[in-house]
Amino acid sequence: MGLDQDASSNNSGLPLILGLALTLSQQETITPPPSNKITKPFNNSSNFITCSTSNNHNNNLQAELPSLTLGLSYPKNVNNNKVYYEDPLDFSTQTSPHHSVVSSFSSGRVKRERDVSSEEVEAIERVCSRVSDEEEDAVAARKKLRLTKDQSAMLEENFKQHSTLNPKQKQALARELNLLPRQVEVWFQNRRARTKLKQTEVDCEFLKKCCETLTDENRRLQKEVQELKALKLTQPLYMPMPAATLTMCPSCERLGGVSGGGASNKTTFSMAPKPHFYNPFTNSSAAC
DNA sequence: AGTCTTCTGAGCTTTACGTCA
DNA sequence: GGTGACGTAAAGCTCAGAAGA
Repeated sequence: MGLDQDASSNNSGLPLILGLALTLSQQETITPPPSNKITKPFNNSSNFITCSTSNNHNNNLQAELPSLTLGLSYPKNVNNNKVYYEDPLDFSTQTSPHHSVVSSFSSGRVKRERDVSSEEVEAIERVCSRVSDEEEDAVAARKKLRLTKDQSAMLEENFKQHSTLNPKQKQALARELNLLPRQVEVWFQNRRARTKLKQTEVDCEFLKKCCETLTDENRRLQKEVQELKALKLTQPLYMPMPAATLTMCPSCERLGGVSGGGASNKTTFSMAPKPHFYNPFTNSSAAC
């Protein structure tokens, strides 16, 4: 079996021209994808996140504290017992100044929030601690969207056909799934990213195996070289041999055929007619 | 019931590319 | 034709809620 065939038969679909001859160690060559580390924001108080600045949609808490207000979110789209909002990035659609509350729940704001000094945080918490029961309704409406099985299946089906969507397809799919185009878009973005991540992990495992196999093979070949050297010392290399000497692979010690009677009587030891490239996935000898 | 891990929806930033003045 | 500004899409990174172990 050829090298390329082996490569194409692996799950990663990578050709075997993967630089397998590199001598770097696994630790050096293969770095696993970054772990999905979870770092909690400095303040995960639900009261805190119900706060919003009155005039800053980015929830930039560097805004003057006195301008802080409490706000309710205004769901604009409800289906499947879940509450959706208009594209939070599209502030032109927001008629209520309090609508920014929705996006203030998002993690993306945390990065900026972390920059806020501790004094500001305390001040914010003091304000937010006065959140009334009304806000609890808003909190309840903050449930994370979970796509239904049907929606997921449909998205998967579409993703199989094409991993990217043009605006028309996005609109159509969103309409069909009763989702926002933005949600469809995000799903595809995440799907692409995670597919790639998974593929990277598969490739990583594949390369690890290659490395192990090559290390073993290298060890074996070096041993073979030692044996051949020892053989050379005990037997002169060009010693005349009988014409009917059997050819034997020094590695696997299999008989390669009878010379003399056939076509190959030029040498006493037959070698592979073509240059040999080692394939770590065929367990054959380097000389076979 | 509390903890940990995994999955996943979503936001933000960066990068690449096309268009236009 | 070269160039800078601008818009857009995708990739990449990250966070955090939900669910299951």
